[in-house]
Amino acid sequence: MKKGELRKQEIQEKMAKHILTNGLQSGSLRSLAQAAGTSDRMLLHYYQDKEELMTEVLTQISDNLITILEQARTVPIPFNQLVPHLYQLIKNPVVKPYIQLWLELIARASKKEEPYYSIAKQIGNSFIQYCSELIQADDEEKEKLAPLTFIIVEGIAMLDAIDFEPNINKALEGFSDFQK
Amino acid sequence: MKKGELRKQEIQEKMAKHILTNGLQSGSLRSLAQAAGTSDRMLLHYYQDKEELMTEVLTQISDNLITILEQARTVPIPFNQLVPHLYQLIKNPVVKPYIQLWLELIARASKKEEPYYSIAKQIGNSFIQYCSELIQADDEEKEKLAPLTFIIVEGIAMLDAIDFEPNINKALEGFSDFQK
DNA sequence: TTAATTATGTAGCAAGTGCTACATTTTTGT
DNA sequence: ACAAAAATGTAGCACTTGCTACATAATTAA
Repeated sequence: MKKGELRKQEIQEKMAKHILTNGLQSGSLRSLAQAAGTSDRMLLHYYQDKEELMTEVLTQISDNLITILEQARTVPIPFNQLVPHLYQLIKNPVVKPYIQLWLELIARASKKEEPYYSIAKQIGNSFIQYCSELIQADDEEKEKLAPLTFIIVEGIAMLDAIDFEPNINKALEGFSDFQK
Repeated sequence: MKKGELRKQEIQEKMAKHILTNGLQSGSLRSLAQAAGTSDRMLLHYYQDKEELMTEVLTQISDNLITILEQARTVPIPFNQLVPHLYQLIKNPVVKPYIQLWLELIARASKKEEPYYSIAKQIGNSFIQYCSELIQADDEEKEKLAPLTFIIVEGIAMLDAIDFEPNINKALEGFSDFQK
């Protein structure tokens, strides 16, 4: 039970990296196996089926993202500064692959496809929680501003996906105009 | 050239309906053919390949959406009223399938996958244009508020995909607080 | 009417999918 | 050292994918 668990962890990390780089679409057992230096046969030895595999891999990816976000944490800042700050964050090359994967996850989750739907909900909650911790405001306000932050950042991520940066910048101008 | 063109149009409409209901994932030639009451063989008779087919079908779907939006048009209203109005619109059962498809489109577009990337850009521009026409403001402000509206509505659509309505409503409260 | 064009059917290929059966080697606990 | 358990290899199945070859029937243009 020693060597096996370790090997599984190794393999899982490589699969997570591969999914993060190449997306859910290239997540067939065979290509995952190749990326992890093993065979599809072995993957189904470590995991009961593909759904279990994806659940564990995506959970790990999600945990990795949380770690990254924790490291990039600042002291709580006002809402109007938080949005541009998070925009910078999701443009960061380290974070960007996660956002791209998030878009894929949402697309599948919107059809209630498992395990994607459950995982997406979990990640969504984590991110709202994260926003909440970063906002400088009282609790009642946080409860409104955290989801609002999440919404705006997600919307920005979508525009970014189709290379609409000029529009994003215009929108951010409009956003800060509004704070007056 | 008479009967053929007509039949193609018929088939294309049925395919559009099918894609709208079942998403891009269920867009194999065989399932599209079945939905259209023909064979994959015939689809490749009318279209050079799958990419051409998808381009035409998605363009048609996009045109249909524009028509629906035009019919739901109001007189220009202020920005802070427009967002809730558009939220109601995307919850409309007629519109919702389009939004769901849009999420799928964005996921593929974010990888620059064709023809999805090009079509997504085109639809994105249409929607920003549509927002712009609905905002009651001067031109300079419109240029900022239209993309901002688009961002917020898209963000809301994503939360909606994972059934986060309570969070959406909280966010909208926060949003209207801000207008003061 | 005849010749050319267009429409449609039937079969199949090569590649990819998740997964399984059956075997053998390797590791582990005793 | 030995038996139980875990790891790994090799083949394959049944299915889906986009697409093609080869044929025949229907329509259109002359």
